[in-house]
Amino acid sequence: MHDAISILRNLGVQPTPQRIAVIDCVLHNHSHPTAEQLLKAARQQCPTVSRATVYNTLNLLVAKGLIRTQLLREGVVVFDPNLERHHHFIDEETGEIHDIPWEYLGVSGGSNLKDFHIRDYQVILRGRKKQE
Amino acid sequence: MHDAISILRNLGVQPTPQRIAVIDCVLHNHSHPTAEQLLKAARQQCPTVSRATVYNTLNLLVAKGLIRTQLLREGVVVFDPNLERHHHFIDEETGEIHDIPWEYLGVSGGSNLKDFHIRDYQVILRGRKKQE
DNA sequence: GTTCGTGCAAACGGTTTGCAACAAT
DNA sequence: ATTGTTGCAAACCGTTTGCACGAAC
Repeated sequence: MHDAISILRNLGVQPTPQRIAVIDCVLHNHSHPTAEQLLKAARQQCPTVSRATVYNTLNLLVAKGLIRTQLLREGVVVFDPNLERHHHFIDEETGEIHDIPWEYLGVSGGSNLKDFHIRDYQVILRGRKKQE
Repeated sequence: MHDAISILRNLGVQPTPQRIAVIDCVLHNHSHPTAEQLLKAARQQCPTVSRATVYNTLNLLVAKGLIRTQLLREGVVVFDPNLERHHHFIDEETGEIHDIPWEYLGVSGGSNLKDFHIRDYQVILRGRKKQE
């Protein structure tokens, strides 16, 4: 049910090697990759993938709600296979983006926003990741 | 000290009509405009402004810390003259972006993020603005 | 043989850069 | 004369679209 072939069948499109490669890459990549990075990764698995197919497949997955795009880098769309609510930390030196579990942070004060109907929210943190 | 001419003198560049128009427009615009919107607005005041001058002037202001860019819309840079810490609400129907005062929201749980040195953060809310 | 999917290349929109003309000193 | 600034056009980058070829049914 979770493998690329089943996913593609469920979407009603043919499980071609190109699409399987794109799906394998994006579903297991939690580093918030760009389309270009996913093209490069997918070509390791299936060298004949074209840019158009990468974009088509990613946009299909987004439209069907299997992945999300996130506003985390200027001028590029980054893709996120993590559908659970979570926050993000952006390392200002490396540009790396880390998921922060939802329970780690609490946001209060929504009652101050009577004029707004809030459907969703997230915290975006910036700074440096400490070396461990 | 706050007028466009003084600002440009302080930046060490000549206060040309084109730059004055761009600065007037961006400093008084709290609707998170794009460069294209600012070009249009600046041309009302100085019809001979070119796109290049808009981008040059905006980038100069960003480099000097007089305005900021924000990651709030896909594929476009939006500019924000509000240098105080604040949060943002994005109306998912209209695309309008509203500033939320810093004190309206509280974020707790930073102690859960021992691996990160947090320099800044903000909450991004999404939903619909209620008609008043 | 009709449909679906592909890779390629061209087009597109936002941004940056190169450059020749021009204004300021 | 030298320097700084301009508008225009071309280049650029990420993304989308058009299209003819090829594979699947």
